[in-house]
Amino acid sequence: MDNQMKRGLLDVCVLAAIKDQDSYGYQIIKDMKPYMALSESTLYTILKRLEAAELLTVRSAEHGGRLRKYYHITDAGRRRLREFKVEWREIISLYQFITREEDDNV
Amino acid sequence: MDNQMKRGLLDVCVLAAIKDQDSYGYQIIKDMKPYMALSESTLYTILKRLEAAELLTVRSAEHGGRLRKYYHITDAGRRRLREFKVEWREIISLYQFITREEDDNV
DNA sequence: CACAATACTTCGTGATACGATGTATTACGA
DNA sequence: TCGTAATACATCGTATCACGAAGTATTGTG
Repeated sequence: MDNQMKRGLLDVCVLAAIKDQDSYGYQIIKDMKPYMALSESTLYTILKRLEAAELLTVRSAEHGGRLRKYYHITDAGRRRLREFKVEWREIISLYQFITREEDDNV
Repeated sequence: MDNQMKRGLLDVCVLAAIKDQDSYGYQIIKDMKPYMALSESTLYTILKRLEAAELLTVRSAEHGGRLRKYYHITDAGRRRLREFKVEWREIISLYQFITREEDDNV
């Protein structure tokens, strides 16, 4: 997918990836892979941004001797996902503007 | 609309705005306003980018003593619009990932 | 012991949207 | 006629951001 196209979707995507159960970096990347590839550096940037915006919380836990950071969506995070559905309507109207056919096939 | 969300759509939007007839900066902004607000500085940046990518050509013309730059979509520009429709499918699948309901309402 | 996979982190860079500001002309009301 | 808004394009600086590169550390696995 186009680099720019991803921008607005990335944050909500990550929120969506943890909305049903807490998850950690590596797992999130795996889960999102079929829909959108993203690098580790990108993901951790996003996670920090979402944490700063209080859309998720972090909890460190040991798993097999290795440290893992589990990310948990907050109420504000869920609200953000609902807001996205509203924004989506604007995107759709924009899509229709872009793909409208007038004298395209004349 | 969310700033980030617009990113990927902006370029194709501008192409879509001139696809049926040549247009100029001020007019493009007016045409797009109902769908997406964008500032002049943003538009001219985009127009230059699209010109560099040869997705449109520019032609200067005088209109009422004032200089106007008319932008004309190229074949490559139309191709870009068609490509967008394909990319859109990926966006839709991403949208479905984001808004999927699992144990959301439990 | 070497090497891949897991897991997280930091740094630097290039792309980009946009506000602010500037220039120049036309149109129009006071 | 004077000022102001609208039209039209341009430039600069800034903040945001995705990402590649590289690094640290641990757990398997051959």
